Amino acid sequence: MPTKETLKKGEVTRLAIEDAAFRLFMEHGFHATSMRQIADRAGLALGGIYNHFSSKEEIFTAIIMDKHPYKQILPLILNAKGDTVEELIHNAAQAMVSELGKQPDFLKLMFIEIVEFNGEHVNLLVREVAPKILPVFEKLVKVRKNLRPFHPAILLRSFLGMFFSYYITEILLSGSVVAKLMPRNSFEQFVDIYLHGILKEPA
Amino acid sequence: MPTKETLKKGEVTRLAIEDAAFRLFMEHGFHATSMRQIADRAGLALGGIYNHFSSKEEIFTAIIMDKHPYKQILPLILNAKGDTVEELIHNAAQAMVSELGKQPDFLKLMFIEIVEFNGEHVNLLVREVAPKILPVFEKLVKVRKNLRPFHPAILLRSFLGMFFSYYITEILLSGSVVAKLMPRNSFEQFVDIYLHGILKEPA
DNA sequence: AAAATAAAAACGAACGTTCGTTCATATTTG
DNA sequence: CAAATATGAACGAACGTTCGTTTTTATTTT
Repeated sequence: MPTKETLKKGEVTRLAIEDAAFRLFMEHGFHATSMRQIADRAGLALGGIYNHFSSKEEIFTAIIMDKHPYKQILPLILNAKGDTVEELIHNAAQAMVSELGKQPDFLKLMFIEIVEFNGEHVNLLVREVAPKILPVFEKLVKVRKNLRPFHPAILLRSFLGMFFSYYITEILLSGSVVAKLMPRNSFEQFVDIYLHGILKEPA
Repeated sequence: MPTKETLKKGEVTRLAIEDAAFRLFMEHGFHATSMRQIADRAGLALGGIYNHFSSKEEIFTAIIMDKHPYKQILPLILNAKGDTVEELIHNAAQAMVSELGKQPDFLKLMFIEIVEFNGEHVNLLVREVAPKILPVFEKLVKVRKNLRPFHPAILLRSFLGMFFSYYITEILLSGSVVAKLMPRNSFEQFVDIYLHGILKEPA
């Protein structure tokens, strides 16, 4: 009986290891996760890991490459539709959030990179991705009339920042008084503030 | 010859340990930093640390409490003046940014918290600080007429998020194409977007 | 001032544990 | 029946912490 994707046995355990390691890294970070924990959760013996990965760090590298959702997210932003800027930004943010929602931990992966590896891979990643997204905001500035005259780089950066800001405050404020007061649709309101600001009157 | 602040010898080494640990944590994170490294950089023997701290984690906790600039920042926000909401937010943000500028590493401290401690220590901090800042935004909602009807918690969270967003993208995008395009007064524009949004027309 | 004394701090070897990795061996797979 | 994979004991290194001891500091007594 072959697997539904006809994976070899080795591929299956390799993915099991990756998945177990990914979840453990999310919980405790890289250095606080042991190979024994990974082996346990992946359901194989300690030594068995080394039939599939030559070191602990190689597992992390594989995760960075495989689990990072930018390949799914990038086309969503590039293809976002909308007659008005509101619709466009809203749809792009919506698509991005729903994709991030499937893998919300990817941001934490970035933080692990920053904290435990000084962001070596992230810089490379950004340098690869940024030139692809930037034109979207440049076009936005040119085409849309009701957009205030911000530099495209600022628009991109604050767009990305909106997600980081949302996610970080989500973690940091969880369990606090602020979190208890937080309305349900709080991300919607983040997008709203990004679009319209907190003030009633325009500048 | 007494020290300029007449500190006891013990206080001096305690601070030396804290400072050495702080810098090492910034470089490698918490778990990848060893007590021996801390002792070396602080210039004392391994065992000596335990005359001042009862565990490695206690050093981290002390750092969170001592190095966190909220003690300097909180009064700046509480005392921010302004006849309009624009002025008020602008002045508060300005004061906060200039204070954060003096200790930019504190954000990395927050990342270590998120990655290696799941925000345990920060929760305590937030629970202490939030009840003090929240009323500022509650009052803002009540008193100022030109404010859109957001929940105070949302206003606070997106206000804080503005800084995280600014600094994270600063770190992540540094050296990239985006950074080269970035205007000088980019933080000013973050505040601007927070206040007025990216659109010309109001909702 | 000087000497005596108790408290604080510094020291570094040693402890028990856990770490990542290796290895000889057994089992499963194609 | 070879090749791939699984096993868990074993290895040396490194970890956080403890301990008995020595040295330094601060205070009190001469």
